Amino acid sequence: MDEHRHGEAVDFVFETIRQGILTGRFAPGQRLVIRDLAEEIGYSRSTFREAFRRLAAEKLVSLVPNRGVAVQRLTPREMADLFEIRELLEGHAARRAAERIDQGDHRRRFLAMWEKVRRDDPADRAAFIEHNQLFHSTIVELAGNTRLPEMLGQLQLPILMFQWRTIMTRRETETSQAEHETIAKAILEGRPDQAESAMRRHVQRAKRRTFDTLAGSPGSAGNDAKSARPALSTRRAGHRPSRTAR
Amino acid sequence: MDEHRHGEAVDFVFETIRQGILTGRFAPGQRLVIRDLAEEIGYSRSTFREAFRRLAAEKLVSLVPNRGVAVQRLTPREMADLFEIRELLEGHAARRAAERIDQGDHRRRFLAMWEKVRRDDPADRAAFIEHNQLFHSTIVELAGNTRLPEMLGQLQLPILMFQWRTIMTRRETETSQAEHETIAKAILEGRPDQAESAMRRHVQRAKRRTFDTLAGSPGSAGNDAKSARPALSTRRAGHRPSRTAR
DNA sequence: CGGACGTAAATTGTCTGACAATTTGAACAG
DNA sequence: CTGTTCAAATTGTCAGACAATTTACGTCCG
Repeated sequence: MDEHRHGEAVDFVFETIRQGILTGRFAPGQRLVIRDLAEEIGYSRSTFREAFRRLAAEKLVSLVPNRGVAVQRLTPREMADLFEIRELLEGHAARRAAERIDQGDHRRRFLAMWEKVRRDDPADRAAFIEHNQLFHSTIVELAGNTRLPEMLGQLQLPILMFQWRTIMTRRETETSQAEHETIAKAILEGRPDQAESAMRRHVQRAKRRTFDTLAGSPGSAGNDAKSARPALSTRRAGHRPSRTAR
Repeated sequence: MDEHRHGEAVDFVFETIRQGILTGRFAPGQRLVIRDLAEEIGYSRSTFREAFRRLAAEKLVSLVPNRGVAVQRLTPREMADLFEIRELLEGHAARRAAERIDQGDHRRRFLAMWEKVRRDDPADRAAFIEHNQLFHSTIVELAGNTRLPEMLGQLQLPILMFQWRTIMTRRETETSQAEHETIAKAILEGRPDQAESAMRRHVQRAKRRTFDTLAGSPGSAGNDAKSARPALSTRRAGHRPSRTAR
């Protein structure tokens, strides 16, 4: 199952760790010990070091010299900054998508996506997450800028890192759905200004919701002064506990 | 002189290669053979591989499995996309800087920068480049978003990769200087809308100038169809020529 | 002469094991 | 308790080995 072509080991490890972070298997702040991971997953330390260099460049982990690697942990301030940029970029994407809706097969593609997404059961969590992803990525693609998808990818992932535990209430998914409808309408009608401002409001609301959830949860809120530092502690005992349970 | 603390080798190599790319020692499309560079600069292949992983993540080089590393080469389309994002981000930065000019020591810092930059001799090339950098980075810092400086850093560098050969005429530096004045004024007067639109026009002009220069130069323009592919050729002869002349 | 083909060389990608530098944990002393 | 000392764990770097893969080049055939 772990058979890969020559030259793809680093990519496989990169993707494995990345998934581990996004799914919550590795928690923010958790230290990642290379030798143990190499042993567990089955690639050499060199391979892991290369993968970690890339993960660090994409801000998914922090890599401090002589202290190793830990899953990146964001302060509320940094989260707010990420949302600010995301609002800007996605707002722009919505504007461009509206401007270009009648080029090529854009309208067809957008409608195909929208048909899948529009009538969702607000109770079906998994479908909502997947469709939400599809909705946003389609708009970003239709904006026609080659770099926008990658940039937003790098912005959204650390945010999801916090949100994977966020439980949206039914009322919130309904609100979100309604906002999607406003955005979709503006794009299909080719109204850039409306599309941009609707998208910006949508992202602002997501930001507020995230911070509200964060403030209400016990583990993550209120820790600005002290707990921002000790990201690289959490040492294991002497011999060899299971650490992260496979 | 190449003495570094334990744990900084990769960073040193990263910075060395990066400088080599930005100063033009390594040309876009040029292949970088790890074994030779390791021998020449004096670190092991493992160290170089890690450095290249990071360089690839920051889009300064391309890293194709089993074909190695080459300095990143941008199509005109990709350049335009970069300028589009830069316009958006820097425009936003100017807006935020204007909004926040009366917070903390912002006005003092901005004026300190502006005093250095305002009365420049349009003929002094080196001073212009340095001051231009200072002008833009100061505004981005005053915007107060922690991620904005890094993101713009990653956007500007590949652009400079093309511009290092761009020679600005005296008339162009004067125009640029005048635009800086408009932006500075809007920021100091705390007018976000004016600051943003002035900055956007400034970036648009830089984009146009870059493309004009590109179209006029023999080496880089007009090559969309064929020369976009053979980025990884340029093989050296059998034994060992100097390759890139130290 | 030109192109398909095959072989040899060069290069890449990965792994292993070694070692020094550095940090960390814990025992110890005051 | 607080600071010091020491041993263990971990990191960072390196050299060398090897298979996989690409690339260069010479050969053969039309």
